[in-house]
Amino acid sequence: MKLADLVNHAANKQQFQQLSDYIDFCRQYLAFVETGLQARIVSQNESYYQFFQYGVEGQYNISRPINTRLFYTAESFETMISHFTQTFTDLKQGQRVDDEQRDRIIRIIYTLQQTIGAALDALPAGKSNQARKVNGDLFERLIRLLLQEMGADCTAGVVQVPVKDDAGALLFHTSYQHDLLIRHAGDLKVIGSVKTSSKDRLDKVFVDKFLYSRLTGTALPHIAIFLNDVQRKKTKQENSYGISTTFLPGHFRAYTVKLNPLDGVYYCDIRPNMREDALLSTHIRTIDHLFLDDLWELLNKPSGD
DNA sequence: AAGCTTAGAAAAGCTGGAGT
DNA sequence: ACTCCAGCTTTTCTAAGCTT
Repeated sequence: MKLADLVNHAANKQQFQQLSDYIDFCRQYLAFVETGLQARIVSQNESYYQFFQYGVEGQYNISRPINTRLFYTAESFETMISHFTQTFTDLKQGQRVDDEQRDRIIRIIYTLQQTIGAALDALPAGKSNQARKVNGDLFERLIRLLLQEMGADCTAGVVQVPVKDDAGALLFHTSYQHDLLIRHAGDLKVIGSVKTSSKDRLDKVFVDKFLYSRLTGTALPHIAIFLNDVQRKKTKQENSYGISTTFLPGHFRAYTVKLNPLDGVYYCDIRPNMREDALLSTHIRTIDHLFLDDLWELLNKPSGD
């Protein structure tokens, strides 16, 4: 497929309805990358990140940073994707999975999403915000599809939260739109936020949880799912690029300690400080933990306390 | 102590969708 | 049709840290 076709495909959300749509597109894009790039630019500060540079048909645009430790090549994607679907089947049957399978879950999700993001980076300059919007929406959808694949009842939508006075009388409802609502046996069990990067929007997840419990008098698990936390940054020299992060560790610690800890924060491309820092590492983990360890626990928590 | 580099935080910037 | 909220990357500003 030519670059223009890939870009048009990625920009059209209708094209991504089921998991197989994501897989098909990923396959096409990876095939293109094999031979179709103008250059691969190595990040100056963390060299396992690369930026893809498109040729003239992509206005010589430079993509978002791609973590080469996570991003599959066309060849490895083919073998891994079949293992991946098998892993999901195993999971549903309650079988244990090993570290290799965990690693694969992280890398497949990363590759599926970053092929879309990188393709959208070939859009002409004036449409970069369209790329951001579409990329974010498609990531939300991908995560929901994967959770549904696991058998979870999840949707995006609006939650009506009752606001009561001190005596407990209903004053009014206020509505919140959430990326991810997971139900179990008809009851809402988890509210989730799904974003490609945390930026300053992580604060809102803490506040959402705080307000929810304040308004309803009940605790409902709130989780956050992120693809990565890196962005391109310009360096002093022309045509030289590095990466920088958007995660605010100070805010995270403060909200965790003084407001309320979240019930799960998951990354595909986790940052070193999230593994090393004592406080961060107890709250932030890679995304395989959501599917393999935490999902059923969250769903089976008794609600209302 | 001045000068440079890096990390951290805030602001900018525009699109798309839901609701009224 | 218009407003508001949500989407998210790049740019810009500020603080901290390191070197000579």
